[in-house]
Amino acid sequence: MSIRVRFAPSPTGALHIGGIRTALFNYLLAKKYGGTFILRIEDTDQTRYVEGAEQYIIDALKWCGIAPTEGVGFGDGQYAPYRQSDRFKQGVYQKYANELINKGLAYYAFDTPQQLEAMRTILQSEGAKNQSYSHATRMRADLDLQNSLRMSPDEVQSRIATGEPHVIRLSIIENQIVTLTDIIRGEVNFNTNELDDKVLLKADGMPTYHLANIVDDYEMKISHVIRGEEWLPSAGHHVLIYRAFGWESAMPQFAHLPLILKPDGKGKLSKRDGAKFGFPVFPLEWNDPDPTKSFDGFRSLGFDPSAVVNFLAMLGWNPGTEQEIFSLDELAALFSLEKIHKAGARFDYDKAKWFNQQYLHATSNADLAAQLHPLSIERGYTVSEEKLVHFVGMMKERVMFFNDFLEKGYYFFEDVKEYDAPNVAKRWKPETREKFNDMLSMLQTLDYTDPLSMEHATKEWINANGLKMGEVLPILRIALAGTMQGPAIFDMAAYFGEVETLRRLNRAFEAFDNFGKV
RNA sequence: GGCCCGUUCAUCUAUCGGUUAGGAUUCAAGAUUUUCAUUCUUGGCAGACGGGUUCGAUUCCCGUACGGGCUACCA
Repeated sequence: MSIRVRFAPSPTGALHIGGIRTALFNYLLAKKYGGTFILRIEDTDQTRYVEGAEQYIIDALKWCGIAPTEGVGFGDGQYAPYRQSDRFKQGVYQKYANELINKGLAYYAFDTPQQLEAMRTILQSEGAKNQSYSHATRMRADLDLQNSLRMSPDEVQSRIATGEPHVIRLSIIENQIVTLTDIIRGEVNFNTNELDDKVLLKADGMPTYHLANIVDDYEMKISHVIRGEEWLPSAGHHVLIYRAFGWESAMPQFAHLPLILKPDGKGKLSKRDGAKFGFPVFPLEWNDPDPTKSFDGFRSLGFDPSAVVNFLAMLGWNPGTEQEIFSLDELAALFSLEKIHKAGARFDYDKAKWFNQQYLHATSNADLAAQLHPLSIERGYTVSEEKLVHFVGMMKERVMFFNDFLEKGYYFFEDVKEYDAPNVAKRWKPETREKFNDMLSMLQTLDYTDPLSMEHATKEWINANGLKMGEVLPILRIALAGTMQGPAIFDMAAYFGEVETLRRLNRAFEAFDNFGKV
């Protein structure tokens, strides 16, 4: 049997990383077995449609390197269209809903929202276990539900003919056990008495998730449904819908993924948690006309997409070895649904950062320099790629994100903006000032292609002049970089060369002299 | 409330009845770097609880507790 999977998000806003992980697991299964991975857009709720969300989903999957083999934005395959609103226009869902009506497995319901509310109020006052539209309630005369089961065929026809708003509900049979075998969780049982008569077709004619999802999975010959655990409670309904259509033998296998939880474990990760906890929960940035609705993504923060994917893959799955760093190909080769964890996994931003650092360190200096070059030009720096390789070599171990290179290392390309005054003040004394002038002339005698010999010579000079390392070296560092942090002093000097190094020292010493005079 | 799912260090996890319960992240200490970071070494930290089954349970079963999800004409 060929593997056919789908990722079926709803374009209601930016896709967060939980969605990305679901897509990733689908991708990995398809990739492992040479199967098909479809992107299907489930835009059946017109009230929640968000402009740009579909494109965001497409861009996010591309950025992560887990592009589907076909689907919206990725080319039409055998079973296109892959957007449910387009399929709706073809009459796909109406046809199947009517089929169930004709089989007597679904019925029309004309109840208004107010009438449904009244029903719930009554049931609540009775102390009923649940207040749902179901086998137990749909026929009750005292509830006066407006469904076709309680009407003559003529009345039903006339109500429909006059355009009275109505839905189609699945008629669920009484007191049966429905069993679903989930790849991750094993057997899950539901008693149909607990299941409500789900709406299949809404009053606006659009299908609900339950109908559209199953119809499409069937028509697209999906072999495995890999989705979030939030769908497990309605999986019983889904089995019943397959059964109603007579498709049970073609029913896909299910794998309900554990949820990604908030860092504090209280609830599933949500879109607002990024702002709340101070870390990204989206792959890509989102620029909203309303700036308060805009946010950063892993991409805009400088994460390597491979690191993000690696991190997400390890949230709820691992191959059982002690290896943690995997390429996408390795993940695909090792992946199996059976090894997915049952329990939800908390989002751990520290671990995400660690993964990113691992990827950054593993990227060659030449590659990093090549990526940095256009950005440095953008900033107005005139620096060759060759020079950037040298720069990257010094800074690589000191940055967490790609974006940090030019942020933390800006002083390699322009003058120091601000000197670390407190640390200068501790060491910049009238009695040493003269010595520093001597040092300047000593520094003109050094070989700037050889940092090690420069260091030796300078240290020798320090000793010969009766100074301490701690009095001199930090001054040099701050003069070159402005800060106490950064690469080795003589590596920086070698990068700058003699002329620029001395220029910086002179400029800095002058500034240091003026520190107290403000 | 009802239904469904879950529960190994603070966090992500390994263990498919017999282990000094392993690794990673975070944290702490030390070494290196007279900066910072990297790297290395060391340390601390776990089977929710109560019953069974068994020669033997983290592992299997039941219960309790706790956590999560669902409970819409949203997905």
